Amino acid sequence: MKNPIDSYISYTLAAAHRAVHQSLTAALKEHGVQVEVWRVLETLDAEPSQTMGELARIVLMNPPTLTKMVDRMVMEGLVHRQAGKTDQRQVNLMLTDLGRKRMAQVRGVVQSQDEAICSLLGESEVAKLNNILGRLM
Amino acid sequence: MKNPIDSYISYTLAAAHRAVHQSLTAALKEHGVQVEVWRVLETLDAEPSQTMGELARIVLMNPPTLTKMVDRMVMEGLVHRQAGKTDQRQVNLMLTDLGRKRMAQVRGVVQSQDEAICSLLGESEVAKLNNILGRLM
DNA sequence: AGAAAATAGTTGACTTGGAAAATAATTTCA
DNA sequence: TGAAATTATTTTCCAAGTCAACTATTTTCT
Repeated sequence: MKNPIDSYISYTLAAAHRAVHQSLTAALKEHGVQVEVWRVLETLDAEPSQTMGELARIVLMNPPTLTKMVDRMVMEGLVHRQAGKTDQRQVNLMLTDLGRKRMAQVRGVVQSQDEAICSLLGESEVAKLNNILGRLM
Repeated sequence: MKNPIDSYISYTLAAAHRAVHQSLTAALKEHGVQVEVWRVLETLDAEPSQTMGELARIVLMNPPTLTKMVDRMVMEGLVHRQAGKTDQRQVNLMLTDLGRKRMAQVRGVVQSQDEAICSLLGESEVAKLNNILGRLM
């Protein structure tokens, strides 16, 4: 810490994000799952039949990128598409049994990284961090 | 805020990072400069003759990605490479006059986004945020 | 010394990401 | 109603990223 750029919040944020993202990526790689894939699995498990647009917003991806990732997930048999019931333009995604199974296998990995961070920072710092980050959006 | 995944720190961090990164990208786009390009310019201005490896670490990029971005920057006339003096394997990067000029043009853009964030959060929150983020690496 | 290992950076083959255009369905409103 | 505007998603085409292999140079070690 002594370059000019690390006094900028955007940089500190990018650096912390990179560190956390890389460590999560590495942990999930052993199970052959990408971080964003996990987000989709987890989101769909909690609320099935999410549309592509809403999902893209939640999992922090641009729509075209999500479309392509979902193509891959369909090929792997993790999810399947279904035309929207009331609005035919929409596409609803649902987990397959394999998708649910994969999610269950991998959830623990994400949780333990999260717990590691929590115990590193401490309960109150985590709350503070969440509060501050929330205000940046 | 009510999906299962936004209780994870990795997710909140990614979301905040995305928001800040996108807004900075948009602001810099008007000047035809990528966020990472700006980081290189700023870093080299403060300490010239940085090596590729060290620069990659600082600007948060993988070495092959940096090599290609620097190729582009050389084509645009922003920087030039020079073989390392003591260690011939190393490559030292230096700003050209145009590179310095370009940096001066865009620095204000980055600073004003940073100031906007600072005034949004307040002095003490910014300090707290930097402190917490620093502990994640 | 000099062969083997390590290090810095780049290259190449391949995959992924992004902006803008295209497609298809739904709304709006004259 | 039905033409024009809007919305949801995908496609296309090109730019950028990644992993692994490669080159060149320097270190290590016996």
